[in-house]
Amino acid sequence: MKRYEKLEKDPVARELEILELWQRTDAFGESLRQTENGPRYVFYEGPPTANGRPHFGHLMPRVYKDLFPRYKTMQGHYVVRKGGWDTHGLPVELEVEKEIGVNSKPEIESYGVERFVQKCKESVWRYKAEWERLIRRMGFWIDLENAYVTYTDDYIESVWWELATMFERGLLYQGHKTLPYCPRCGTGLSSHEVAQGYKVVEDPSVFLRMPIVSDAASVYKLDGGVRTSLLTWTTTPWTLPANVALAMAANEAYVEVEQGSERLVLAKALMERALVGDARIVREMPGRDLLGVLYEPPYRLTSDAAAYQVYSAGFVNMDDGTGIVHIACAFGEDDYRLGQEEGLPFVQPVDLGGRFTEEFPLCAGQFVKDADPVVVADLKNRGLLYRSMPYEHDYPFCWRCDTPLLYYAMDSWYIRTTEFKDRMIEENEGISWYPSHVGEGRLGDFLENLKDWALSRDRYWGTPLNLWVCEECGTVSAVKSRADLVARATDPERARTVELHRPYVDAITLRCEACGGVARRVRYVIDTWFDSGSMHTAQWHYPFENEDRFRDSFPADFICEAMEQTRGWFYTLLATATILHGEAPYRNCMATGLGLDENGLKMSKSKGNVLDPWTYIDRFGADCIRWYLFSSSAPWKSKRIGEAAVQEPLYKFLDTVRNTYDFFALYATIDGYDPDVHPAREASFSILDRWIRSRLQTATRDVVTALDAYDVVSAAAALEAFVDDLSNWYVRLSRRRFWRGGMGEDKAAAYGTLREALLVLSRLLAPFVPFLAEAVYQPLRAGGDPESVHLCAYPAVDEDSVDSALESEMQLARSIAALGHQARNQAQVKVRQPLAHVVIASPGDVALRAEVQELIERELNVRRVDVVKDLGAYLTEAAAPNFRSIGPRLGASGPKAAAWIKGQSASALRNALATGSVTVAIGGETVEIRPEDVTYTVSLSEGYVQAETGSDRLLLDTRIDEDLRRQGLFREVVHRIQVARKDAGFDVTDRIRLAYETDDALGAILAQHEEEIAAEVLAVSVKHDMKGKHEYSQTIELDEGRRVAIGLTRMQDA
RNA sequence: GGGUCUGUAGCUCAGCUGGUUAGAGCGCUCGCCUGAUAAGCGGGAGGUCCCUGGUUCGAGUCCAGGCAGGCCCA
Repeated sequence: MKRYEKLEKDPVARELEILELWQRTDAFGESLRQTENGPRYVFYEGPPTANGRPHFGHLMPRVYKDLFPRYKTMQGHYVVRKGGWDTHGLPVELEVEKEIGVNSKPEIESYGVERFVQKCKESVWRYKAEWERLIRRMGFWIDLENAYVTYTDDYIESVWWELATMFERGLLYQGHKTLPYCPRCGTGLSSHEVAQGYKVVEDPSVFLRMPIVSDAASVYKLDGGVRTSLLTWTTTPWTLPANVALAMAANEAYVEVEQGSERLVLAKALMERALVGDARIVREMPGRDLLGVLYEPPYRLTSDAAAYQVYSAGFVNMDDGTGIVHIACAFGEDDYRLGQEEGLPFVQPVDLGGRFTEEFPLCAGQFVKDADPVVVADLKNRGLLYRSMPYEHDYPFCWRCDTPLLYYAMDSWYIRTTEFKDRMIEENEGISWYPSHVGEGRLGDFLENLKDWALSRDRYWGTPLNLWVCEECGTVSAVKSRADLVARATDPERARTVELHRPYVDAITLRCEACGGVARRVRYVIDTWFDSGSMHTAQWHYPFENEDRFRDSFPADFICEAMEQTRGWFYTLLATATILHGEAPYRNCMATGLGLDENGLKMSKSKGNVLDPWTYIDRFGADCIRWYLFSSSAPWKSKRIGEAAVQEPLYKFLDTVRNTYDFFALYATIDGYDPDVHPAREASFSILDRWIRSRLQTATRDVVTALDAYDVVSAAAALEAFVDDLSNWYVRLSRRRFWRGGMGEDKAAAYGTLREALLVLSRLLAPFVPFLAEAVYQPLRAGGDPESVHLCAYPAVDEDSVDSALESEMQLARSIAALGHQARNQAQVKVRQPLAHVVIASPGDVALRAEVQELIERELNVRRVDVVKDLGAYLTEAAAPNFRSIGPRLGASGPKAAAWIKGQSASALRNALATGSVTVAIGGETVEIRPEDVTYTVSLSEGYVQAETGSDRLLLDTRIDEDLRRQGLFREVVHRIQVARKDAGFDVTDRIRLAYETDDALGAILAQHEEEIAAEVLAVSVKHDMKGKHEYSQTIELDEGRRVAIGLTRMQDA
């Protein structure tokens, strides 16, 4: 005989068992093997860095990254899920710096680059085990054994191939990148680091004169023979020696003002704030008129003809200063770009230590910030200083050593991504984004303002930039593979085995193909984002091997990561693929929101509010967290991670599924139910069976439709609705079918239906909550079924089995039941008390078939249900006099008329007055009754109460006659005995001996129903006195002071 | 400063192309039901739908301008 065990109640224990099952049977591996010949569905793993501990936020994209591959696998697709690890980059270096106690490049050099790099390599695996444990425990099926690792020589070789390809196509070039630079540490800082170190400081703010020396090339002409200067402004006086130009806004209004013996030019909008004392406006002109004006700079460090004149620039604003911006290409990003566009000279009188060089003798050797007062004093002496004052603003400092950062134009290699801007925009339009605004807005906007990609980093731990420069002739060439390196190396043997990292690869020199000289590698490594952005190609070590695998898995059908990857991984994948393969590397891209703490703040290390995922996994289980994330709100919405919220799905949804199964298991075991021995016959399906079978189809349709549109919340909502229907309607109303003895046709139909519903449900749930789905599936599966629910086919809708008429009838029945309970509640009549009659008025054309009406009768415990279009028959309309109208007109006759109106039947009177007034004789008087003299009130017929919602109304007949009263009493007693059984701790199936004693009247009623009572409470014998011993006894108090003493004794097992 | 999202009950969120009295879940409270359930059902309390204008017969919904918060980028 088949036994169905109840499921383990503790979700954590249950999930651990399932994990073991999967491991034992290699379920994941099997799911791949069995789909190997199916159509591909390509997924790319965005690689995490394992040098940090995983936190709750990391789970958010991962649940979707698991859901869709599982779903597609069950639909027969072959979904390769190669894991990946991102391993290079500055964050890793910083961790190691902290560990070994250094914090600058010179210190790293003296520590030894080789030792340092080895430390980095170890560091990236620090939390690998943690990550793997988490991924496995959450039921995320991904191939970690064959994960790609960005630091391997194979991966680097593929990246080299990409870079060399770009180089050969002329897409790599050398330029300057302006970045916040720490002169003490000798390194540029990432924006993330800069953000940590802003402080409010006071700097000198100076306004100074740049005398105009020539108007030959401009529309503007000098006038009056007075000294005329352009007024400019800066908060970094030390950059003035590097001045090479001034920039103005072409379309803004500028004025020339006279003040004392001189004239000054500045923006009209800033006049008030910039000038001191009275000034007379001489003339006004747009900025464009001044373009080409030559001026005398404070320090003339170049003789370049392009220098020291006025240019137009879009970044000039009217917020502060004078609207005339001092340009030093070496010390500002905008400045540098303008310099590139206009061909300005690059004046750089400051060394990498932040000290002035001999190029600027006044301050040579001095740290730039210390030079500020020297420069200001010098300008003052020479009469160039118009005004100087302290200025408070935010300025970045090095977060490590507190040195003020300098914006410094550093040598850098770039990828000419701007050349592919239009292609990328076009490709982006072909990608389906979830949500759409990430693609259209966030990334779209970024692409519109695309800049070239600054690729190189002057660091140690990263993919080395594969460019070698000849020491003799300066020829630059790119190495495109290990073989290429060996072929061109001066020491081929060494090149064959050298690790492709600094410092090892730096030692490899090449023979210059142009001149035969010695070529050395540039010192840079590349931006780590290029590593991960290359995974579409490098994960397969393409083009050196796996050509077929690469072709089969490009582009991806689906990727998903956190929102902040938009300009990170989402962009770098798009950029590299568009350049190299001419196509976007993914078709559907989902961005997830942030994990917030209970106060709605972003989780971050610095705030100390990061949540360890294990705190919830170990209490509520993986499925609970998964379902919480799927069902609570759209993927891209930020989620507050609070205990109550995360826990909710456990009892609300998952336990409902478990209990529905447990219900089945309880009775199926009692009855020895076996689907093979007790097949369900379609002809025996009850209305409930047919209904839930139809719901199974519509739920499947809803889930599949939603998932195909990547709409996870709707899919989850459809499943929740189905589980509610199954548990709280199908099972609830079907309970009596399972209680009956034996195994009749109807019972077999009920078992068959419930079993099938649970099996289909387990498959529907499998991608969402893989553990619970498996737990439900395992005990139910038949001999020929797959070993795991995850090896089953995902349900497909069978439209022919949908009975929408029945579904909407049942919908109505459920709302009628709700109304009925409401009416009973209002009338204070318990459901246990049978009532005679309920009337429903529904404007819809839904006619309830007899079987559905029966369900309602049972649910509401009424003898008869009537569905009518019009409730008229149950309403009493009464006519009432309207004294406002009668009083003034009839005076003393009023009361008589009123009495007469009250005496009339409302409908007769309404008919009589339909065409106008009537004249009647009342006690010898003739009185005119007008329509407005009568008001009509509608009231329910005696004994009825009403409940309504929206368009439906329900009337409940609350009159209880003697027969109903007896029925109610009997049911009450049965109920009390059942409660007593439970209190006594008896098992559901225990047979008992029942004894009771009560007054004569009640005794007579009970005697009448004795057989029913015995059947209901599983009594094999009934005694009418309390003599003898009872295992459990109690006195029941009923209404009106009636009492029944009962005694229960269990029968020994036969 | 630019882009973008969000603002609805104590909390978490629904409210489709504008259409009666703004909903659900959790929590609170009163009652019911219970031979599966940590469940279910019903009643109640709880809302200036962030603010201000505008369009419209009608605005939580559309438009404009603010305010607040978040994120990405400067």
